[in-house]
Amino acid sequence: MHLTRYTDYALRVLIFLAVKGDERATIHEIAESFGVSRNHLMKVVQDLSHRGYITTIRGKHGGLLLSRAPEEISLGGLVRDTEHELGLVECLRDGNDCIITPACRLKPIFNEALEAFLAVLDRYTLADMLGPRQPQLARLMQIAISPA
Amino acid sequence: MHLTRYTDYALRVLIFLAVKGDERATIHEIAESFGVSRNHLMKVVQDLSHRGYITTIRGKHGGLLLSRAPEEISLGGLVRDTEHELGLVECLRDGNDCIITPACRLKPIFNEALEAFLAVLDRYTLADMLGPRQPQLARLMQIAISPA
DNA sequence: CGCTAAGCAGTATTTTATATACATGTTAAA
DNA sequence: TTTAACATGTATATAAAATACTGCTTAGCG
Ligand code: SF4
Ligand code: SF4
Repeated sequence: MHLTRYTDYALRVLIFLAVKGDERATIHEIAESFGVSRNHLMKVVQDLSHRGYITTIRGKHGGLLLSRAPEEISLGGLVRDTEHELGLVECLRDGNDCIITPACRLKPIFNEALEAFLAVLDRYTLADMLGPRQPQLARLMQIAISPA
Repeated sequence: MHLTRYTDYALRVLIFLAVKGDERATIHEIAESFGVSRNHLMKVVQDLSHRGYITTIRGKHGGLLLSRAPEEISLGGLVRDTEHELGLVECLRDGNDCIITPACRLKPIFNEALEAFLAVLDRYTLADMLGPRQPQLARLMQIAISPA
């Protein structure tokens, strides 16, 4: 059972932007910092932009900014938004041909478990990712802390 | 976020055996019934056997039997046993090189969510898969109900 | 005793999902 | 009008999972 990197990258972008605060960050910069594919990250960013998590600014000196306060960004919501395929087993996905589907009691149980999983994430926001460790995060991400 | 078919197949095998009750079932028979790979199922079966869920009998007229009562088989335990990779994100798996790992607060949160997920499954057993729908399951699996 | 039907074990291939790369376009500041 | 950024679509590569293949072992039956 894995979350996709796509979802984790979305979280990394949000953490990066939260640490950067008011300053714009570029996709290039974030990709470099984490050592991941710039192109892939660009898709994540577009998704986050379309869903209203971040604001993108084109053109020279463009970049990205959070469009909501970190306290307003729920982890559960983000995972629901970015982890496209939350169907844990075959019968919850397209093209199911498990023969016992009509009588199987597992399906609702897995859904219940998934809800419990997401409910935990719903209790946290992006703000919880920062806290006292924000300076350490900034250092790890090689963000020069702006004198604000 | 997916469970592997491997895990789901393990559940299907256990359900099949539970419905069959005292009668032996062969891997061939189960694979046919679900329309899945006999070879893959064989690996699942061996795993279940090594872990003490089922008893295998070789030779002519051999087959499989549950080695514990359905009430004794916890879904949570089974998923922990068969879903080998429960590391949801990169930093929980081998070969992690996410740079913010030392300061990231997501890791414990994902673990907490995973625990909540499994805790739900821990509340159910194989016996809960049967109940009043057992005859329907038997029909769907094309098990001739033994007059027993 | 030897045939046959079952599970056992290891390896190789195929398929699928995911991630990455590439190519080209658009925007806006300098 | 150049340049640094995001936007979009497609193609390729990688990795995980599922499936297939090959040969072996066990045990009942005649
Ligand atoms: S119906 Fe039951 S056995 Fe079939 S795929 Fe869904 S959960 Fe698995
Ligand atoms: S450390 Fe945080 S960002 Fe990095 S892989 Fe783990 S959860 Fe994701």
